[in-house]
Amino acid sequence: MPYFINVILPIPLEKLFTYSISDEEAKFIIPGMRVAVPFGKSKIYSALVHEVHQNPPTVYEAKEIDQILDDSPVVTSLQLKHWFWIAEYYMCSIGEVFRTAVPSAFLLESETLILRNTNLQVADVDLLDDEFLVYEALNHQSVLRVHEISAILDRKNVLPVLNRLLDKNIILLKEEVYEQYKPKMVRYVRLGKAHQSEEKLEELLHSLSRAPKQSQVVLALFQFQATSKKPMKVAELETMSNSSAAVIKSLIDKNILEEYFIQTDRVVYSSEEENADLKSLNEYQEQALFSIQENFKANKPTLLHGVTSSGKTEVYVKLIEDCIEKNKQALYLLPEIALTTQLISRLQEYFGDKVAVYHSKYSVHERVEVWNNVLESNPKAQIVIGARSALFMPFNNLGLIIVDEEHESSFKQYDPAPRYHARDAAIVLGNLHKANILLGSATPSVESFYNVQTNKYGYASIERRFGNVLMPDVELVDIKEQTRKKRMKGHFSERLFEEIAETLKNGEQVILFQNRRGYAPIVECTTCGHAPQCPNCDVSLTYHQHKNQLRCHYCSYNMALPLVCVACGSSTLDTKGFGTEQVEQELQELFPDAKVGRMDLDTTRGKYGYEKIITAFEQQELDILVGTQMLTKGLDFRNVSLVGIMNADTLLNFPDFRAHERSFQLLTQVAGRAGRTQKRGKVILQSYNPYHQILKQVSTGDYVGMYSEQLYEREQHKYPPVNRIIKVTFKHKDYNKLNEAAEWFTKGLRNAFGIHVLGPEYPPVARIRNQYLKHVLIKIPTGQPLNKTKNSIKRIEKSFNAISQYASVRVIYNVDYI
DNA sequence: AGCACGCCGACT
DNA sequence: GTCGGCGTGCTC
Repeated sequence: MPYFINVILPIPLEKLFTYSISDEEAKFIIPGMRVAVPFGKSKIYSALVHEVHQNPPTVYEAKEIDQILDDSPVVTSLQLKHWFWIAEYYMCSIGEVFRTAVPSAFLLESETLILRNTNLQVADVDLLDDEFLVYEALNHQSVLRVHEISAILDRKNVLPVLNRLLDKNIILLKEEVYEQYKPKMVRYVRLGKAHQSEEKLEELLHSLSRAPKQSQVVLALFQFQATSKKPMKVAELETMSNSSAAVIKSLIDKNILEEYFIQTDRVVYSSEEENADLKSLNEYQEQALFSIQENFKANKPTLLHGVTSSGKTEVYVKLIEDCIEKNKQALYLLPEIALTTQLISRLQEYFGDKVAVYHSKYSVHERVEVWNNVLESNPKAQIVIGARSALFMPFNNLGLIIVDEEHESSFKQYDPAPRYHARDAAIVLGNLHKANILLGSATPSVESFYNVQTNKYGYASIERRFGNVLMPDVELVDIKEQTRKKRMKGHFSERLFEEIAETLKNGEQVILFQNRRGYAPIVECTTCGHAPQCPNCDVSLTYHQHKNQLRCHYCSYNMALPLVCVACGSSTLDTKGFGTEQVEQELQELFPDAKVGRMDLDTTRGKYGYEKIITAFEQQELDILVGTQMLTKGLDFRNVSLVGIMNADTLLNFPDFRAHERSFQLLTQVAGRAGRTQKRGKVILQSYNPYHQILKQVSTGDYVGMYSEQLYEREQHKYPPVNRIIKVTFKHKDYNKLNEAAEWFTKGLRNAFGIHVLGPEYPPVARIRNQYLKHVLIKIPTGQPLNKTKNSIKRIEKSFNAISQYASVRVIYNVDYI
């Protein structure tokens, strides 16, 4: 009986695919291993084995696999279970989950190589011009790649040419498969066997008397080996003996030195002070810890609600400590943006090299190493800190999951599928492992607090800041009135200006928050009212002063700032609104002596961009830091006593049912950056509408008030947490086709769900990268089975796709849309 | 998702 | 006349 495997391919297809394998292979292959398989006419993919069986497919002949890629499974069965849950719940294919879950180095790529057929002699006359060019190139270079041929012929589609050459037997094609991951090898040297004793060394040095550089190297190496058993890196020897690579190479060539390689970890931690003692918890932290542990005993996910700067991290550390004492793995999830060296180094102080970090700024190679360490339950990765994707690690013994800053919307993946919420997926993962789950936040999401109220989650709180530091004093400033009275200096009210001046005088630092980057979001001609728009998206271009550019924040389109209005030619261009760049500039004018830094997407690009700015601010090289919401997460600056919020209104006026909740969270978090040491911090909150309920709740720290009010609203309008929502997005470049298709689909949804369907509606930005968008929102009452609902939606989609005009309209599901 | 095949406009 | 645009359908 022949053997077959069902595999998961990293592509957005619902189905698993079946390949045939030999008996030998069948003995070896276990689910969770990767195999390379041919797919379609010319592609090779890495696929993940899901099942080995003996049921031959009936309607097609299974292809054979290309090769087996692993000696043992790289994915556990528990992981697969979790991934299937994600695919089902978030309405995407298992292949899409596979693709995002594993380090990209696990997914190999294949590339077509073009070789010359050496068995054949051709007369050049047989060839067309472009065929001849390729033939000529192959005479110089034996192997060519498709893109190289594109370059030679200066056109995109080279396949016809290649096919003709193939027919004429002039070229051969070969599929090259390569694994992206290669272990890092470090080159070491030792003295050759023949030269290791002291007498032999004398002889050797004598023979090298006319090569002083070389004998210097030998001597240095000999001295090192006499005192240390450690191997010697070539690079180290070079610096130590003050010589060059060439000198060492000639010694190796002469067999005086022997080179060898050792596989090395890419990820190394420089732990200066290991295992620092845990600060003892204060009574409030102790109490919180106690109630968390009580809830864990009852197997309840627990919400830790601790005000900003209350010392939640110490409680986490205590729980992690308990977890690793039981020899179990711990996972600590954070929003991407909060993964600063600040927190990581704090945890490394406590746990040394047991801590592994996993997030997108790590290279593909580093990620593979962390993955393997987790898979092997290596103590080096017993604690994993990471952004949402760390959830996909191959844990086999997970004891604790912490989701810090639980309310953060960046835990929900927005763009490529799977559009999963890491907090919710973490709870499912925790249940699979029977692990304890702790959600932490100073401003819990309405969802999580609702789950506490309905007794699904346990609850613990810390209401005092660490060291009994007072909560900052929040002062609301009415900038409408100030503008009327002409008391504003640019975008600074008198109060904010005074406070900044006072703070700087005291040698303390200031944080200013403006949730918009660039200089101004709109450039407008005051003569004709024309504002330059993005050619690809339905948005105005944002003015970035420092490059004197207009940029689109959706598609990165950019152009130089025109000198005159492109519509009417007059030179009366003016800006509307303001972003961080403008705040920075005004500050320079108002406080010429202060050093001002800016932190937003534009200044934190690159692997260390973020760290650089934070370190500069920490070490007080900067007096004032201006930034977007990046400032809010997990940063701890000792010397900041003033926080200014330039304008709270843009947040509050966001057209979304979560706008108020989000404003409360963001403003509270920013305010929390003020006064983290003994002195009480000050927050100046500027707004056109200072009597807004949310702003009042921020200023008094009234979380429960905010929660009850928001819950009431959500109950009235049937939004989460009392209902579930699925957002369906339609996307197409043809405006009319999109409208028709969206209407058709929505009609189907209305038939099934009646009044619980909203839309279709254009989003605020109705076209992005030349694709028009339309949204439909489906509200699903609690109690209505989710599976049935999703199946109905899928059924509607099926008949939708059967209509050929609509098939090209992309349908995107976002379950629990945030 | 890729990537082939297949059918119509604007250029060598 | 071809080249190449993209619309459509399939991949074990």
